[in-house]
Amino acid sequence: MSRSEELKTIGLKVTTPRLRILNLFETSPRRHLSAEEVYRQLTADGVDIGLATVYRVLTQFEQAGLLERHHFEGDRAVFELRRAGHHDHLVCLQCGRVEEFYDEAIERRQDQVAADRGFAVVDHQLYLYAECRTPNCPHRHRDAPA
Amino acid sequence: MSRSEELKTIGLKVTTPRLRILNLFETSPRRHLSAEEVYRQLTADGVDIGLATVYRVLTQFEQAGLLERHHFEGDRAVFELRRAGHHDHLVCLQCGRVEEFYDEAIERRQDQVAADRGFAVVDHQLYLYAECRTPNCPHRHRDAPA
DNA sequence: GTATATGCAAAACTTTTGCATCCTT
DNA sequence: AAGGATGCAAAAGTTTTGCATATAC
Repeated sequence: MSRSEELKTIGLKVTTPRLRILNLFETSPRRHLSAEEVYRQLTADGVDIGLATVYRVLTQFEQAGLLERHHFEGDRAVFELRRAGHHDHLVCLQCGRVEEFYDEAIERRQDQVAADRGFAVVDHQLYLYAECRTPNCPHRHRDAPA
Repeated sequence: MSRSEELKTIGLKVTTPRLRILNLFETSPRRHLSAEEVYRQLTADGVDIGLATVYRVLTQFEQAGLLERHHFEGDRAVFELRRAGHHDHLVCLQCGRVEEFYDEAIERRQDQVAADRGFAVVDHQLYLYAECRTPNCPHRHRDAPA
C-alpha cells in the first residue's frame, strides 16, 4: 500500500505535511522521534511546516494506529512507526540508544498476571533501562544528538 | 527509623514541607500522586507551601530513592513511595485505578533478555493497561478523581 | 551565625487551541 | 464549491529558576 493510500484508508486527506512526516518515520535511521525533532528535521529539509501541525498529525497518526507514543524518561513524548510486530524497549543508559526486543514468555506472563486479577491486557509498555557490558562501549553519551 | 531520621540520613534538613510531603505519601490512600495533587492536598490541610517547593522536594526524594517517579499515560509525572519490594503496575482503563503486581518470571526474563544483548538491567518500568472483566464493574470513569 | 530551604514571581518548555487562509477532493 | 488542513500566534499546562526572606543546625 502506497503512502497516499495509507492516508486515505484512515480517512485523512493526502497533504504535504502528512506525507513528509510519514516519510520521515519510514526512512529515518532514528526510529524514535519527538514532535520537536520531527519539526526541526523537516524544516531543515526545506519543508514549510508549523509545529502545531506536527503535533496534530502525530496525534492523528497515533489514533489511526500508524504511530506509537512513548513516554520514556523525561518530559516529552516520542513517537515511533508501528511496524508489523509488537516489541518492547531496552534503553542504553550510556548513550540513550534504544534497542527493541520481543519476548514471548514475558508477553504470556503479562496476560496471566492480568487474568489472575480479573483484567484483560489491552496495551502495555515495558522499558528496560540498562548499562552496556561491552568492553570499550563506543556509544556516545546519552545527551548527544543522534 | 523516624521520618526525621530518614530525612537526616539522606542529608536533608528536617523542615515542615518535607515532613508533610513524606507524611502525605505514607498515609494517603492514593499511592500515586502528582506534584499538583500533593500541593493541593497540603494546601487544603492548611499547610503554607509553594508549588515550587513541592517540585523541589519531590525531585530530592526521588534522587534519594525515597520516591519513584512514573510517567503513566498523559503529561504529568506521578510519584509513589518506594516501599520494601519492587513492583510493576496494572492500570485499569475503566477507572484509572492502579493495581500493583510482582512477577518473578517476568523479572527473570528481563534480566535474561538484557544479558543476551550484552546489557545489565539497572531499572525498568512495566505498565499494563487493561480492562476489567468483572461483571458490573463498580469503578468510576478514569477521569474521575479518586 | 552560616548554610540551606522556602515562597513567590517569572521564566522555560511542551502541547493545545483559535482563527484566517489555503488546499484536497 | 465545501470541508478539511495548515500556519501563525496566543494560550494552557507542567516544571524549573532567580531571588529575597526565613529556617534548621
